Amino acid sequence: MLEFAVLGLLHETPMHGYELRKRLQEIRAFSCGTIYPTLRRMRRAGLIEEEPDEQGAQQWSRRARRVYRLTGAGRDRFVELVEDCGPRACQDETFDVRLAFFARTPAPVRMRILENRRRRLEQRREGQRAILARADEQCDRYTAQLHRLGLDHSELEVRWLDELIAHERAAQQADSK
Amino acid sequence: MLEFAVLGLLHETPMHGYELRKRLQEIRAFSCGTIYPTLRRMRRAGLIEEEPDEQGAQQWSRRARRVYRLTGAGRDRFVELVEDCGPRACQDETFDVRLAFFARTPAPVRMRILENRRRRLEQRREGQRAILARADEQCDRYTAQLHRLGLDHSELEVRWLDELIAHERAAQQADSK
DNA sequence: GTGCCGATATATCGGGGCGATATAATCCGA
DNA sequence: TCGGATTATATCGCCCCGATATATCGGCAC
Repeated sequence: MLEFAVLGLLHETPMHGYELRKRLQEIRAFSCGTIYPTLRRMRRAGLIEEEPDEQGAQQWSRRARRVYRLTGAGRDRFVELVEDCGPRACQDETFDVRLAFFARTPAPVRMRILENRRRRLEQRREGQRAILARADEQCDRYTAQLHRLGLDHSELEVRWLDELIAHERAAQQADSK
Repeated sequence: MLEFAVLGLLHETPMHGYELRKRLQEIRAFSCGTIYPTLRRMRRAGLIEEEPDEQGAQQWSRRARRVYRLTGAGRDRFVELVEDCGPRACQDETFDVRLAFFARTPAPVRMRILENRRRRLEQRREGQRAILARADEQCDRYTAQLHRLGLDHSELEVRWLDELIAHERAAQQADSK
């Protein structure tokens, strides 16, 4: 999913590794031990190209920086990934990155991702309710409290999703008129 | 931290890999691609020993199972780890495993872990508040909502921690009388 | 002026953990 | 009696993290 995030950021404008890292941290705190290898992998896969910093000819070329830009294949790959609304798109680790690029995701895909996410969370919530019901008898206080926290987290996110979905539906209806 | 969880479970009673897996899933969903290699590593490190299932001589020895039990070194290691209340003990990935064995954690260590966890969460919360303040102007709706969800999660957990800490303090005072 | 700190910038390494998959044996119901 | 679920162990490639190494530059203090 780091690949998706890089694709999305470079889709806006080319930039070098360090700037990429800073922008990525607004989305999720990827470590640099992840970013640079991924950048290389993507370069080898032909999704991005790199070139020495052109405007670095000016006084502030601190060090040899490389500017990364999307290739045509990279652009295609982003479009392909942004339209995926399968099970992967609503996993915990993926969902937040997907949401960060929702503005460039087609509305029907947005809707399906939100609904799939909701379904998944609902299942988890039911599982946690079942566990909690048993936990109050079987487990020690701490474990029971831990389960309660998990359930509260799930319920919070379901409510949050419902708000988003409602807003999304309203926007769809406004569009279709 | 899987190591810690395994140590904690085997501290109660010896058991074989599959039972270990089931018990672990009540704590956190470790994958089997993690568990068996860890078990081997721990065996090589002398923390656990394995032997063919003794009572498997009965009719239901489905397959060659190995029963794992703690060695003396393993017992020592658990005691050592259970008393750690440094920064590692209050990280996201670690904290829930630590809490699962709180009943066998000394009360002063419990208290420090809870307080360190609270401090860490408070910092995150402040960071998220700052981001959210900027996000409402700069980001699109979706990103801003994502940040709000993150903040809500943090605030939920801080409140939850405060409850636990208050309960812990009350228990301590009751003990010291 | 110089000497150090912090930010900029790129890169590697070891290791933990995940998900998929392989492989078997045994149990149970159709 | 056949097949699917459960019990049971193991391996593979991959993603990602955190620590660490290595430079360069700007700016501040002394």
